[in-house]
Amino acid sequence: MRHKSLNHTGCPIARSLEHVGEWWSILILRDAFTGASRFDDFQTNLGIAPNMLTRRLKTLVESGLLEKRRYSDKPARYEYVLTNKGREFRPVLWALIAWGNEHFAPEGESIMVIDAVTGERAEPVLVDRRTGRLLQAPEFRIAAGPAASERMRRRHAPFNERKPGAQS
Amino acid sequence: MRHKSLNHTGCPIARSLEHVGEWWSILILRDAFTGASRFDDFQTNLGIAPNMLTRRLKTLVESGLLEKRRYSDKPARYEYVLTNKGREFRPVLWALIAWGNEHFAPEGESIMVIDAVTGERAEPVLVDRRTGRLLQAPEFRIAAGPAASERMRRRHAPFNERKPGAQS
DNA sequence: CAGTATCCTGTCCGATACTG
DNA sequence: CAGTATCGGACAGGATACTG
Repeated sequence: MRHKSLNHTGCPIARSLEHVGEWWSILILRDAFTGASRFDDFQTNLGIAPNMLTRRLKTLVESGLLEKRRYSDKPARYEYVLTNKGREFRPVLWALIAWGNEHFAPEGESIMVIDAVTGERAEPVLVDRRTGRLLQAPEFRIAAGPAASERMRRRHAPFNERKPGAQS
Repeated sequence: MRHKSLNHTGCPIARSLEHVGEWWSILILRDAFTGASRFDDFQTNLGIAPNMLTRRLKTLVESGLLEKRRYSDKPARYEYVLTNKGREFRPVLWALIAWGNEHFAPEGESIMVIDAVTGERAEPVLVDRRTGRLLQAPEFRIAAGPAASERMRRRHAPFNERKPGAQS
């Protein structure tokens, strides 16, 4: 959160939010995926105030999601490009698009994921990479992993039955 | 964002963030998925201040992600349960977990998605529901949909070649 | 073009105290 | 148990002016 940053150290969701939790961060990443890389790209695309853009770009660079790269020497100019870590945020973004389109688009879809060759609309769903099975409850659930805290372990039984009504 | 709520009306990501953009919102949803439903559940699990919890629950109910349901009459008691819209947020959450585990878990995974029956670890990936193909660039990309604004349409060609370097 | 420097407002959030 | 009420701090974000 803002100041305290409670020991959410246990949860990968909380930890992810430490890096992309601000509104602009995700929107900046979204733009980076569409090819934006320069300060001005982001600014005119997003309509963000320049000081905020500076701040958000800085935290994204510090988090290792963007890389600040010099692309000109005279004068010194920098661009911000997605790192590997940043690029792998794409599934989250696309899942968010799918969800938003499904539930918050009364007038139809404004942007969507399509096959780059055929142009056919894709319907993003989460599956297990190995088996290809649809990742949904109750077939799958959250469980405490090796590095779980005691508290986490208490909430997500490592592997045994859950209390009824609980759906991970 | 905070006050202005710029006309991000075009983008489903921005629109989604209007509803789950605050830190606590996502964390509350995460807890709701694990079975938390009462005020006290959320409060003790999250360590959130009661007034904030009230506010966040209220906005989540207003957004239609949680439903406030009376479960006792004398005295009046309410619980907060996921709606269908809220439940379908799960893929986003799980994608976020996968990403967080991959990139922000130096000491190993604290929580993870597993097969509820066998206990086997799942590896969440995004695919196209119909074809089962892995949803990644450059095979897939973002495109302007039917309800796209002119601005969106300019940025995401509805369906033709993109400028080189752009990866949706 | 790519930012930096100020100033300001809104509000997220925490802490605490109180109520039926 | 399930909140409401109030206070105060930190900071996200906006607006604007300025610089190499």
